[in-house]
Amino acid sequence: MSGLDRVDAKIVQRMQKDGKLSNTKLASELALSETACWRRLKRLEEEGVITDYQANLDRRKLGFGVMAFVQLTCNQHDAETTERFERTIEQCENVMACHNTTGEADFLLQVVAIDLDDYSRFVDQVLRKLPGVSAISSNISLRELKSSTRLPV
Amino acid sequence: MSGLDRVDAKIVQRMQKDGKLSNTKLASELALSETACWRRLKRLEEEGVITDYQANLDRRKLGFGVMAFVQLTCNQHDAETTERFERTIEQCENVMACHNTTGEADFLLQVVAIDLDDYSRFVDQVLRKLPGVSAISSNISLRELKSSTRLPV
DNA sequence: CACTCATTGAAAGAACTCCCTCATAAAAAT
DNA sequence: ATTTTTATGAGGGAGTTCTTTCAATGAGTG
Repeated sequence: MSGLDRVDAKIVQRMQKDGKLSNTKLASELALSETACWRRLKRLEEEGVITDYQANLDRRKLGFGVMAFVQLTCNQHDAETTERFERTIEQCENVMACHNTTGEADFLLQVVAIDLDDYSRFVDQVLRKLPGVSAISSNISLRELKSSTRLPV
Repeated sequence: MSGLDRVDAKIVQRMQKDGKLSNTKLASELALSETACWRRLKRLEEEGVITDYQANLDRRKLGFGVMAFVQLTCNQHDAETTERFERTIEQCENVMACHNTTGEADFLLQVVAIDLDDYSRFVDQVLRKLPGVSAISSNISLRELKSSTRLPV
C-alpha cells in the first residue's frame, strides 16, 4: 500500500463498512484524537484513496430482477469502431461495468435488467448493434453467493 | 419499482451518488420539506431499499493492481461439496463477488490481487484446491472502461 | 544538543443535523 | 359528506459534527 500506514488502513477499512460514520466516532474507535483522525480522513479523500461515498441499494427491491455477465468478442479493432463502442457502453445505463479482458472474449460487461424480456431486448437492440461485435455470450446470475464492493484492505 | 414513487426514486438516485448528503440538503434539492424527506429516507432504509452506506476506494491506490473474473466449472454438486465451496468463497477476502451463473461454467468470481504473482498464487492455492472444481478460466481486466456500482434508478 | 519536520492532542465556537411535535392539507374509503 | 388514512410543512430544541487554533510530543538530521 503506497504510503498508507496501519492507521490509514483502518480508516479506509472502517469507512468502507460504514460510509456515514462521523469523524468523531471514527476517531474514538481508533483511539485517536479527533483532529488527527480528521486530517487523515481529509488527506485520504484528497489523495483519491477514498474516491466517494455512496448509498448501496437492493437491486431486487428496485425491480431489477436480472443481473448478467456478458462476454463480447470483437473483430474490428480500429480507432473509430473502438471509440463508438466505448461511447455506447458509457451511455448505456444498464451496463454497470465493462472491462477489457484477457481470454477468449475481448470485453466483459456486467448488466442489470428488469426481467428476462428486458434483458433480451437489451441484447438484441443494444449489444448486437454495437460496431465490430462478432460474438456475444451471456451468463445470467442465478444466485449471488457473495456480492460486495469492498476491497480487502 | 415496487411501491416507489417519483420522489423516492430521486432520493435513492441522489443518495447513490453522494452517500454523505445530509437530509437537510437532500430535502432542499428536491424542494421538499425536511420532515417529509426525512421520513421517506428512513422508510427507504427500513424497507431495505437502501441497504447501507459505504466509502468507495481506489483499488490501485491501495495496491491492488489486478482485478480478474474467473469462471469455475464444477463436477460435483452434492450438498457437502457445495457447502464447503461456499464457505471458502465467503471467507476469502480476495473474492469480491461470486455468482452462480447460467452458461458453460457454474460460477463467476470477481477477484482482486496485488499483482500477477499474487493472483497466480491465489488460483493455485485457493481455487485449484476448492472441492469439486474441474475447470478454471481466468479473464484478467486490462482496462476498466466503466466501473460503477450504481443502479440505473 | 539544537533544529526541523511531521504528527498529535485538547479545547471551543460556529455550524449543522437530527428528530420530535403540532398543525395542515390532500386523498381514500365507508 | 364524514371519517380515516396518509403525506406534507413549519418550527425548534437537543445534540452532534466540523474545523480551526494553539500547544506539545516525538523522530530524524546535521
